[in-house]
Amino acid sequence: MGRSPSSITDNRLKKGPWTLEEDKKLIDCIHKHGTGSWQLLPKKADLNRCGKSCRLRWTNYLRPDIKRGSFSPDEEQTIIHLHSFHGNKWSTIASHLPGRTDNEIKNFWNTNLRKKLLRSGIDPNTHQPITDVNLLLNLLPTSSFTNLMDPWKYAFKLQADQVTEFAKNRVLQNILRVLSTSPLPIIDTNFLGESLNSSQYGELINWINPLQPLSNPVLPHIANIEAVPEELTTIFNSNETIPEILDHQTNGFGISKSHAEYSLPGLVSATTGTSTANIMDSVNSIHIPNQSLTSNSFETFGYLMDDDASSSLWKDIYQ
DNA sequence: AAGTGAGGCAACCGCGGACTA
DNA sequence: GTAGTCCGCGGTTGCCTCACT
Repeated sequence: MGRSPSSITDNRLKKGPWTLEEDKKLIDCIHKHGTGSWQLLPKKADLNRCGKSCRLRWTNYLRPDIKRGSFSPDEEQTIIHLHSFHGNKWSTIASHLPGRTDNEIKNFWNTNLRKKLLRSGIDPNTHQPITDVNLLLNLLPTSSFTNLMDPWKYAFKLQADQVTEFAKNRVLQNILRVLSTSPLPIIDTNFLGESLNSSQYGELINWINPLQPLSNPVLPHIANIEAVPEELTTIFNSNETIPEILDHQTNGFGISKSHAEYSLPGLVSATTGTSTANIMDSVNSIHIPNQSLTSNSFETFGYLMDDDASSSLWKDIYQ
């Protein structure tokens, strides 16, 4: 029947961080009397706290069986796996991780794992590859959009470290094209700002449409990832050339801005005749550090999208 | 060295279920 | 059947630390 009225109105009770003295009182009391009724515990322990506060302090911090320190890779994987089944049922997930509290797991998810999954192109809610183009665009570094605003300037000022970012963006665009197997995704271009006139916008579209060939093996590499939709895997198991595949799959890439509608043609072939089989051979030449036989899609894709770790790889990919 | 913003984490809030009188 | 109380849970807040400018 809802929350206890006393805990709402009683302003005399202390809130906020616990002192060492309070911790000691709480621990001593629980050692003597056990947890029993949390409502009565503050009186027994001579604490000016509500029972709820005592319970939280004990279960989330003072309990002797709590495991401290950072989460191990195994624990990370377990959390991700369990989250895919149970969603935000933190207490259920915590029950599978001895010594970890629901609060700790929840915080770890929100501050680390969630972002890690997003960076890897995985939707943390569904645990499937992100198909929302707007969301993917939002994941790109802000500087990318700054560069997009002035593609010509950008083209002439490419610095070594920018090449990495450029490569990521280009490949990501290509991924989006391949993934867009159905009705054209509409890109929310509000992020471009109001200053972009139609001429500049046309330039932007031309820039997004690759002038350079897709002559590297990143797409098949991604196709090895188990989380990629079945259609994509099927495509890369075929003997079609990449341009053919993209022409089939993209059939234009709808982008809307104001009242204007733009669409992109399929990727231009510059590696005519390059079959996916050839490309797959090239894939094997890419060395991803620390990739074991047990590496999963998350780790693989995570490596590709990780800013630091994959810098050289992305440069290689684009070159 | 000081200011500032982002990230991490402990603690709080408020809801709903279970239990009881 | 109803109302009061307690407990557990998920969401949110606010403080602290640290990196960056």
